[in-house]
Amino acid sequence: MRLSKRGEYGLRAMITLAEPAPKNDSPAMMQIKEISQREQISPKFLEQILLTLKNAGLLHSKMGIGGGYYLARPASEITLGQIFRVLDGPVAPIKCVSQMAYESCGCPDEETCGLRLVMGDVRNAIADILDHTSLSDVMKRQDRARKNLVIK
Amino acid sequence: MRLSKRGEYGLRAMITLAEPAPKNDSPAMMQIKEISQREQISPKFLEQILLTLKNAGLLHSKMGIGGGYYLARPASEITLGQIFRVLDGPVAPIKCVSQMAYESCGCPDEETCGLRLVMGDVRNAIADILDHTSLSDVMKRQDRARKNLVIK
DNA sequence: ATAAAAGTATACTAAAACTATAGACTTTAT
DNA sequence: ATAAAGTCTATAGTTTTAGTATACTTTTAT
Repeated sequence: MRLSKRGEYGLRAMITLAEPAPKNDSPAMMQIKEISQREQISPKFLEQILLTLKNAGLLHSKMGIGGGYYLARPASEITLGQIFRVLDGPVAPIKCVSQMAYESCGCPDEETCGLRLVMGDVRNAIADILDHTSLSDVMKRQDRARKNLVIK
Repeated sequence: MRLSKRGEYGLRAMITLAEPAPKNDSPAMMQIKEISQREQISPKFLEQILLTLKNAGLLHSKMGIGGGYYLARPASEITLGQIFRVLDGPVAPIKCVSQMAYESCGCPDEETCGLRLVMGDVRNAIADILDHTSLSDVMKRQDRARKNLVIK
């Protein structure tokens, strides 16, 4: 059940972009180079990923000197599920339970196929988390985790 | 988050083997050929998969005429999680949240990494389902689904 | 106007993983 | 002895992944 590097890097980049700029509170505009250094990602590979995310409408960009990428919508309106699906495709472990990209898996009777019933649960469990976690939820969890560390 | 063919076929085969033989109620001993025909799987590929499952201790086999494979333990004591891990490896979407095969994912601080926190939830959700669903649970769900169809 | 910064777009490649096939060997019931 | 079954290992073909390379285009500071 592995997340691809493409998916991992894309999620990391989006989370990085959701972190407010140090001075003002608006979401940061950042350059590929900056993100790639911070997250240790090959800049050219990251470029592709950000472009894909841009074409999917999750990022906007500004060209030229002083340009960069920034979130297309507020962090609270972008979910990890949206990002994941753009980069790694459907969430479902098996095609016959996919909402996005259903395809028969060839079992004699889908309605009573035990594997399908269980994998449907798995799909729903994953989608529940990913579709109900926005980038701003991730920010909140990070903050909470940081505070816990301080208290300890 | 795709299940590999190897994993899919292995799970299907185990579910098939958990179905009680038509006459008596003990778990069936079945031959590769029989399973491969019923589930439409290349017999040679299935052979490898069953062998892997056997070496992992989930199946036993009998060689020679009248031989075949059968479950190593009662269906209630074999979970889908066990089968999955043998064939497809760890359940975790990202190495740094794996219980089986932990490895650092290289983020500066794992304790406060937002991606890691969320993916930990995903891992737990998947593992919860797979580790708490035994082959006999699958049988029960199939039966229930069949009854529902009849009622309709 | 122009040069430099930055994004856009495709094509390509090396390596790994996945799916499947082949063939020689071992065991067992009859 | 032999045929039916599983065992084991190698390998071939395909697909996916991760990353590079290259050649644009757009924007903006000067």
